[in-house]
Parts: sequence; structure tokens; C-alpha cells
Amino acid sequence: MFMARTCGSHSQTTGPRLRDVAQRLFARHGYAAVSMRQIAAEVGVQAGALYNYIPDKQGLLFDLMRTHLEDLLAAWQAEPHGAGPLEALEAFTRFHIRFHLERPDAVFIAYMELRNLEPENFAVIEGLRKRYETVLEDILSAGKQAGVFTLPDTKLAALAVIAMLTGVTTWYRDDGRLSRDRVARIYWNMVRKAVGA
Amino acid sequence: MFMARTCGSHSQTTGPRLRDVAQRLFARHGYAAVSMRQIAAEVGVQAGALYNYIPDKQGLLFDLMRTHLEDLLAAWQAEPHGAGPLEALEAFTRFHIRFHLERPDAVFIAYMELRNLEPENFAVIEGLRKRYETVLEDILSAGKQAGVFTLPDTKLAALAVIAMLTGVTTWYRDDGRLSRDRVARIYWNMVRKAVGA
DNA sequence: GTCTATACTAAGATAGAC
DNA sequence: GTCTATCTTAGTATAGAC
Repeated sequence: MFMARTCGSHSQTTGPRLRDVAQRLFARHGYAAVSMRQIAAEVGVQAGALYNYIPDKQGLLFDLMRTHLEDLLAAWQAEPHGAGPLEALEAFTRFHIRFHLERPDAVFIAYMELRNLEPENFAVIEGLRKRYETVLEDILSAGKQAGVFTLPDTKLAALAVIAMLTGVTTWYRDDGRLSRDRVARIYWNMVRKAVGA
Repeated sequence: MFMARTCGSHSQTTGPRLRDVAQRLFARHGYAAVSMRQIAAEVGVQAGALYNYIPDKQGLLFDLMRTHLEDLLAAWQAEPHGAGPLEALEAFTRFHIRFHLERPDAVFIAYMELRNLEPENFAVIEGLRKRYETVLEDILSAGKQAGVFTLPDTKLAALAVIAMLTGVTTWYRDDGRLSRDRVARIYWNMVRKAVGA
């Protein structure tokens, strides 16, 4: 019977660990401020070994952002929406807060590192972001037509609501005075009133 | 009569230009991604010459952020507030949008580069940010006590409103379909309803 | 798949001439 | 006050041994 070498294969763990570590470091210090050597050190390998899993540093960033946004869109598709626009808006509000509070690092990167994407990669990420904005815009638009929302401008309302909800990630702490559910309830109260429902 | 040398003194222009250039480059590419040589090239001097005006790169970033936030607080002090809480909230909403749209680069840096501040500098900047949040919180608090606002949570409402208003800077374009005034009016409509006024 | 070693480039900051 | 030149450190990425 053999014992595995100390320096043997770790292909089943190094790949995921690399992404986990990079996500945390990019969120904390910024993409440009984090070196491949730092990432490698936290993963527990030498810098050269990382290139068995990624094409380059830019590819790593792009992969993290694309995965996050695709997860976001897929999760909303899987979320039970209510019947009418008011129920759908409440579902969206609670979903957005919950989803974003569960992945603060991925959210941070998706909003802060757009500048560091090369043009082709930027176009892909922007497309995914637009698709998510459209989800909310469609809800608001349907509600306005049905006469349950009063909105001066549907497009701006969508942007305003998303900005307001995403802002939660900048201050929320798990050991703070409010639970996630309580925060979601308070924000839903403000969103509902803002759209005139 | 003398003609100034081509390589003569520019002390009255290089200092301000350095800050202008750095602000634009930091906003566009991020603090960590911009080199002193890039900045120097755009200013039109060699890298070494920059150190006649700044202690180091970190000091430059800190100076830009502190100046921006001090300008913000001073500008609000100079702004005519209305009599009651409702008028004050409208004044704050319009002021915040106007002030932020006038300085997109400074705003971007103040929100995105907090991670790149050294601890002592970070503490100063956070203090200034808190002071500005408190401005809005006090308005909301006064309005709630006077019975003109209906708010589930004053603190969260302040954070929500600021996030919503600041979000304008991420999508507004001068050649877009809406003027700044029109945007401010639409946002004031939503803010007013959100606080139950 | 990971290591060691390294090629190559560029960074922040300083010294001394003019 | 700016330039040229340079010190020192560190970055991304690759080559070849194991």
C-alpha cells in the first residue's frame, strides 16, 4: 500500500480553492492590488502552479464575475415569483437582499472591478448586468400598466431600487442590530412606498 | 525682456494639474492600476518631479479623498435649507444629486478606493463620510418626530436614500435622455414617497 | 500537478546635476 | 523645479525537473 506523496496531486481541491482565495483577496484589496504570489501563498502552492487552472489573471477575474452574474440570474429564475406585480416586486426585493448578503465578496467584485476588465470581457459582463436590471424593469412596467404602481419613470425607478437594495451590502454586518429578515422587511416597506403601491 | 525657459518653473500649474490628472486616472483605472509614471506623463513632467508636490502615492490618494469630502460638507453648509423637514429633505436630495453629478471622478474615488487607504487615513475618511450620513439622518429624524415622515427605521432610511441618490452617478450621461434637473425631480418624487411624506 | 528557477517588465521612490 | 539615472522591490508568466 502506497502513501501519497506530500507534493502529490490536488487537482480536486486546488482549482476551487484558487477561486475562493482570489475572490476573497480581490474583494478585500482590489484586483490590481493583489498579486498572483499572494493568491498562491494562501492556496498553499507556488505561483507557477496556478497557471494549471487559469489562463491568466484577467481570465480569473472574468471567470469570477461571469459565474456570479450567471448564478444570480439562474437563482432568480428558480425563485417563486408571486402572481401579480406587487407580489413579484416583494419577491424581487427579498431575493435581491438575501442573495447579495450571502455573497458579499462576489458582489463587491462585480461592482468594483468592472474597470479592470478588458473590453471583450466587459461587454459580456455588462450584458449580464443589463439582463438583471431588465428583470426589475419588467416587473415595474407591468405594475404600472396594471395601475398598481405610480412611477414617474420606470427605467429610473429600476435603477434607483437596485442601487438602494445593493447598498445594503456596504453596511450590513451579521452581528449588527438587525437580522437579514428584519432588514429585508424594512427595505420592502420603503420600496413599496417609493413605487406608489 | 526674458523668455521663460522651456524647462523652467511651473510650480503654479504642476501642483493642481497633478491632482487633476491623478483624479481622472484613479477614477478611470483604479488607484492600484495607475503608476506614478503614467500620471507624470499626462502632467508633462518626469516621475521624480511629482515628489516635489506629494509625499508619496498614498498621500496623493488621501488628499484627493479628504478634499472631496470636506468640499461636500462645506457645500451643504452653504446650501439654503428649507424651513421644515420636508423642505430640508428636498434640498438635500437635489443638492446631493447636483453635487455628485458635477464631480463624477471624485465621487468614484471616494467610494471605490476606501480599500486602498492605510488604516489612519481610512479612519479620517470614514469619519467625514459618517458626518455626511448624519446630516441626512438628522433631517429624517426631525421629520419623523414632527410626524411628517413615516419611517420604519431612520438609520436604514438614511443609508437607503444616500445609496439610491449616489447610484445616479453610475448611469447618468450628459447626452442622455434626461436633464439633471429632470433626474433630480424624478428622484425627489421617489424619495418623498419612500419616507411616507 | 507542483516545484524551483528565472526571464522580463515595471513599479515606487531617491540622488545629484542643471 | 525638473531632469536623468538609478536603486530596490515586486509584478506576470513561463521552462524544465520531478
